[in-house]
Amino acid sequence: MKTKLDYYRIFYETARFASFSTAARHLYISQSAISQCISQLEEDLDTQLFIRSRRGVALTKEGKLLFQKVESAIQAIEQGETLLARLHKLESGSLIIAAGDTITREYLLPYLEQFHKTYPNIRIEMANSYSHHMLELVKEGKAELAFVNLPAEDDELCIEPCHKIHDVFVCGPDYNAKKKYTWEEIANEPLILLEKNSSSRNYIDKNFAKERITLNPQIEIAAHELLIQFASIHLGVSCVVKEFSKKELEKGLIKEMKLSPPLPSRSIGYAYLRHNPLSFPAQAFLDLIKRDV
Amino acid sequence: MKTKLDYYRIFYETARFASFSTAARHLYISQSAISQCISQLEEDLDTQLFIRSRRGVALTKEGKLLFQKVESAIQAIEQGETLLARLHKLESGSLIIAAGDTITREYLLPYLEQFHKTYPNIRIEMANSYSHHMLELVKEGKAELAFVNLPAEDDELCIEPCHKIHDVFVCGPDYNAKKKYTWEEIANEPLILLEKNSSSRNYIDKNFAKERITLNPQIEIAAHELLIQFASIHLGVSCVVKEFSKKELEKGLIKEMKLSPPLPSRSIGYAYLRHNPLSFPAQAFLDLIKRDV
DNA sequence: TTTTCATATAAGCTCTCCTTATCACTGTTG
DNA sequence: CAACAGTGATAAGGAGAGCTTATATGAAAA
Repeated sequence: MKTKLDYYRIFYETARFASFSTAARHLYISQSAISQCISQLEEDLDTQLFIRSRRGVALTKEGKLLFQKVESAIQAIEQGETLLARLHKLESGSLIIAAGDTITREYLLPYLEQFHKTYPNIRIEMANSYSHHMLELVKEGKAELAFVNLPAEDDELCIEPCHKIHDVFVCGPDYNAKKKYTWEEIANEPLILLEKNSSSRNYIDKNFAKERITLNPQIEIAAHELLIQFASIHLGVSCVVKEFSKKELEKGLIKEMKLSPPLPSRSIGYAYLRHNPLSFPAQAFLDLIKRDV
Repeated sequence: MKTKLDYYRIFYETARFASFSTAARHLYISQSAISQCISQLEEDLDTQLFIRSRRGVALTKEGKLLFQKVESAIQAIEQGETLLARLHKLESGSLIIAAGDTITREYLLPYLEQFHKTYPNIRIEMANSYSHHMLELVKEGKAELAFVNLPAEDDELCIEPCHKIHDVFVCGPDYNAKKKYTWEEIANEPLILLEKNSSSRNYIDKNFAKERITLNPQIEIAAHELLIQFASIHLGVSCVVKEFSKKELEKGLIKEMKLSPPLPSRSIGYAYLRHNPLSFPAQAFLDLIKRDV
């Protein structure tokens, strides 16, 4: 390609208006500019493009052929610009979020709902996987945002906390619970805990390990919601996230056991690639999240 | 569209090379120019297009979407330019020629053959119609060149003679022909002439009319070749174009009758729209014709 | 004729876009 | 480990492409 692309836009408009003067008015430049530009283009392409007459200009045979191509080129560019504008206004686009079941259901759901209501044309996809895999998904570009239990660390990622949560021990309503438990005491209760590969379980284990206590749960399960249900039917004492068990606590299906000192609070956080700018949808979603932080 | 199209070519190349520096080298401009251009483009579109890193750049999500569009735009332009180049080299294109049967067969045929041999990729189409209609076809844009019997006149057309022809009276080989005929004498022979709507017939009639002679042919037919055949079997005296009857005259199927003074010569000519530039194929075809003029 | 509406051309200026030079950073290499 | 080679960003300044205005030219309409 030898010729300036900008000439083609002028060529395009001129052909459409079949007149140098009209095109000039429309493009807010002088007729002279058009005339010079077309002459230049004709010279560059070594081809006469327009037939000049008194009532304007008409494309030559060669001009018509060129016009077809230029037209589709210009339209492609216009499509591109329109697309970006729409993305910008969040009228289209997509967003892939990686998050575990529990976080999705207990924390993200209302945000997802609101986001969809606000930007109905953004396609949201959830990438559900194992807690530790989430960050990988982001690093591989398979998800743009991940919501995970903190702490988590990664050089390539920006990880920010967005929601503080508290792990508490709960039991069924009829459970004969003392007023206050020490860590040793609670460790001796019949425990129902999450499986070892979960980050919540790791967190609890680590904290107890600092006190040189090893937890030996009677039951290990995978889902947070089962912890609550098992506790409520007196299968034992569960360690659950207080914020995720609000409803059941209020209804009295389970009751919180006082632990002294309580487990330190931890956070849910979001992660994204440090060096990649966030897409508009991702930005918008995080804005929603941040309003509540 | 607000943005300079030229930026998009730089964007395109930069995206392809995934590097400002490499693209710069390839485009024979400075790396700085690319950097500025992309910054400008990003500002104009209000969208980050590239993720800068130490080992080059990568398109953002939005950049990728834009790239798809830009790519097809640039390819369209390239197609257009290639197309023109091919037309220019006469590697493609088409040409519609209007000409009557006789002129096509007796005059154009060798040129058509040679043209096709020289430019095998140009599609030639013949528009065959009534002698007077030819010029209309050109004016309507349905044919680009017309070959007609002169004289012919039209403000919109450029009409040039390209082949001189001579009308002669011929008779069968056994016909008892005197040495020399006056116009009155020939008019009294049993004439076989073309039909009245043909320009050849008009030409003969007009010339005789100048001498106040009206021709009353015994037979009127439409095709030039039949004139020869009818004369050769002694149905009468035909008026034919000498140049188109060369073979039969040489073979002695017919013989020329001396007319004194002879009918003035006339020409075949070509016609094209005065204000339209000729397409490359038409130009090339005429060049072939003109070599022999 | 004269007027009017096209495009073409001339001359000059403006401002875009490119250049050079330099910085800042990182990963590589002697 | 320091110097280098490669990345992109930034500053400043200059060249010239591409615009402007003004005028010429030509054909059709009045």
